[in-house]
Amino acid sequence: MPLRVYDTRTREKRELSTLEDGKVSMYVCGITPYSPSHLGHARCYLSFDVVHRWLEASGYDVDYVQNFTDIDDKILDISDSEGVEFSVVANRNIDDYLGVMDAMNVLRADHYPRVTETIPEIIGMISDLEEKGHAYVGDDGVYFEIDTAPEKYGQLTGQTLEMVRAGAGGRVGGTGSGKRDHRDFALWKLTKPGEPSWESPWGEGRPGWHIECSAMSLNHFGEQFDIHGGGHDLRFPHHEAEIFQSECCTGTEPVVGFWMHNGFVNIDGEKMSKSLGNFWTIREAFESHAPLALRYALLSVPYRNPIDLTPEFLDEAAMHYDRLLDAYGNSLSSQEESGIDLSGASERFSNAMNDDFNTRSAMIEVQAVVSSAPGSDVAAWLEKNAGEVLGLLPSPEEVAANLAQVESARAEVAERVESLLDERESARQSKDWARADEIRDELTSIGVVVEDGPEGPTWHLG
RNA sequence: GCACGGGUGGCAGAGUAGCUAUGCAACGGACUGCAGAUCCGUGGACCCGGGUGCAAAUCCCGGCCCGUGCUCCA
Repeated sequence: MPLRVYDTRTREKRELSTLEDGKVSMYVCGITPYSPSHLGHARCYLSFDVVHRWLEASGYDVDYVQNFTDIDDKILDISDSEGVEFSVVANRNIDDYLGVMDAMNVLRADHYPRVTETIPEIIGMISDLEEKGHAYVGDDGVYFEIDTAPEKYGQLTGQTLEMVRAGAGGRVGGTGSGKRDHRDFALWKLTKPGEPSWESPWGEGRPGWHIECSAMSLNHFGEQFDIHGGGHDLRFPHHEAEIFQSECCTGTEPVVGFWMHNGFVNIDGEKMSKSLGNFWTIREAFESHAPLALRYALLSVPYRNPIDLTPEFLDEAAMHYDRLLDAYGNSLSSQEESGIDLSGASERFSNAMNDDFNTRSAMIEVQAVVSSAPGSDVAAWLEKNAGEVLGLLPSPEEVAANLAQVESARAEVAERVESLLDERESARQSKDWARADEIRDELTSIGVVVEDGPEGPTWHLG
């Protein structure tokens, strides 16, 4: 089954075709580092991490670019209030982002361009747009003029010029004072004294929000590239603005082969937002959930669907994750093959991933293998599919270290447990159930779970 | 208001025309002094109304409801 990818622009799943055989150029809109990363970021970059991993597992050479919008109004607000340079705020939050992504096994992109390091390219692109008559200078900045390319409107959202002209339900306001039309958008903002700014042909200023991605992708990939990803909310205006900028600048279309957008994160059925008080940063989530258990939860819904993170949903994911780790650990320490035919599971796993990266269906296959008998072949299967493709496994070294840690904790209490168990067995022999249960309660209180079986009792640390 | 996406068992969540989804929970059985774990098994769903088809959860039309977007947003 060939790999099919859903494209927001054409609203269909299509077989992936790339500009160059065997290679994929992929650009994903990165964060604006004005605050620590939240669960919405986790969902987005986890989704595209799986895209990245599956493309590579399928034999593609992937060139993955993700930007940092390291200059922006909110960053300036925060740096002002703290009395520090804007770069201090940006760097702090970029470090936080990379740290939490590493913890969740997100592979690094190949390049992380920053707006502040792309200024010459941005200015060059705006100059080209101005020369070609697509941009004009207003009194507070340079704007893209929508009416110079009306046919490009609504490619990702289906909205028409007239609809937005009508005024977005009366909620259009606060547009730049220099705009000719409220649908036009800023390419370059002239800055106020005291703000960070760069020299340009139009005066001291800084880039508008949309132009950076066009400049970076043009700079890195050229006039066209294969996949452009980002959150569902970025379709409009951000990604439609990119289409205007890139295609009007180069005259080549389409700039992007496949537009991919991930669905949003809800908390207990409500949109996650600071105002609702249900806003979780990733680090806050780590306090109650292991990073890879959180990864398990976030990948257990296909990337385009909204995901509702309820406590029950997260707990269920954590349980499955623990089972996966147990099964992997048992299989790793197994010297023999299970003898199970894993080819059906492999095929279904691949088919699921090839169907627009359906991680949900793929993980069902993982769950089936997890509940089968352990063996070295199972370990290899899990390592490849749950590990390399889905990124759900710690390294074999970490797993071995964890097993060793559990083993030593077990050894510490083993002598006492064994003697208590002996005592309990003799109580059970004489049908002194009260005494037997008393001993079991005592063991429970020191964290030992006793399980009676046909071969006598076994125990493990709860 | 307009656009896009969605409405599937107690819960989560796949599935785009015919064949058990799956997991958790529940229930029954085996095993057990009890509990737990394990194994076997069972029931239960396709928002509403029309249409097309031999056949519709799936395609078409209409309606209702929910989510998101509509110039800060992953």
